[in-house]
Amino acid sequence: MKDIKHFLRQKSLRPTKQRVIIANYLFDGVNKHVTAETLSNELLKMKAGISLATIYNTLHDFYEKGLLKKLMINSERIYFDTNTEHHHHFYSKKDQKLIDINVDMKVSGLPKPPKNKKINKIEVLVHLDN
Amino acid sequence: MKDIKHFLRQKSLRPTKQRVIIANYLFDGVNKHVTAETLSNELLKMKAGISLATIYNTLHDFYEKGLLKKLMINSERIYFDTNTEHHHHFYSKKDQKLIDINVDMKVSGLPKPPKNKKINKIEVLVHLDN
DNA sequence: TATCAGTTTAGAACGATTCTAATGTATTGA
DNA sequence: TCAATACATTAGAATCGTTCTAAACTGATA
Ligand SMILES: [Mn+2]
Ligand SMILES: [Mn+2]
Ligand SMILES: [Zn+2]
Ligand SMILES: [Zn+2]
Repeated sequence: MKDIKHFLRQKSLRPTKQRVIIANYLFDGVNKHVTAETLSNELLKMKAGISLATIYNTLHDFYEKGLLKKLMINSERIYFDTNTEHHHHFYSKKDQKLIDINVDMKVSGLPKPPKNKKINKIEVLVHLDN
Repeated sequence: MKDIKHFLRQKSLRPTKQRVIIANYLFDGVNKHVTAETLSNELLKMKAGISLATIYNTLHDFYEKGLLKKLMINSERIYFDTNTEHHHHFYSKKDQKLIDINVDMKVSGLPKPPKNKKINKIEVLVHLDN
């Protein structure tokens, strides 16, 4: 609580009531993949009625400060990942769930990128069946 | 023209004027990545004023028949790929462009999938910088 | 404590996609 | 050949996740 406020201030984010609640939930030590909707549902469960606008604002503010990573997995919603290290994912479309792959994976046989283009990062998405 | 009609009939798709125009454009031998919007623009260039509703219907009909693959690259739009073989992509966010990677790539160091889950397919997306 | 920049919020706006229901057309079989 | 009909096209409305707006509120600072 006290240290979450400090943590937010360090990132030049005012520790408002809403941001403290959201940061406490997101950065509790367990990596999470949330959407605005799943986060809103979690907050409602813990009786924190925070408006959707604030949830979107806060996710983007945290993203801007490097506290979250954005994942573009499908065209239906944006996922935010509390694991900001470079890593890969298992994805179950059926469960709409992502699972981190933190081990080192190597992609071999990659062709040269097109002229004047540089590789930024390689993302591996492992689709699960069931 | 004649053989596109035949091609559509083989897939149980009535060769209507609009479907023939769209199929001729998409399956001209050059693999393409289109969105409803980019396809609409191309059709306008060739003076074919086909309604957006028909473009969406046709893309989905072709997808249902296995003539197109759907790519979920970002949360802004759905891409359809005329290359229906399993393959990977370079992606330039700046250009909003996809480039096929058709060579065999291998991903090593992949961990076991979670209990009761089976790997369906592995997708590698190589993000380009500029 | 007063000030004020930054924040929250409800609700409107937006944009990609899907739906609706009226109109049009490819197919077919008499 | 040509109606009958099943399927396709279309404009515009609806939907839904997300962003914007502008008014009310609040944390930081002096
Ligand atoms: Mn989730
Ligand atoms: Mn394209
Ligand atoms: Zn992750
Ligand atoms: Zn492709």
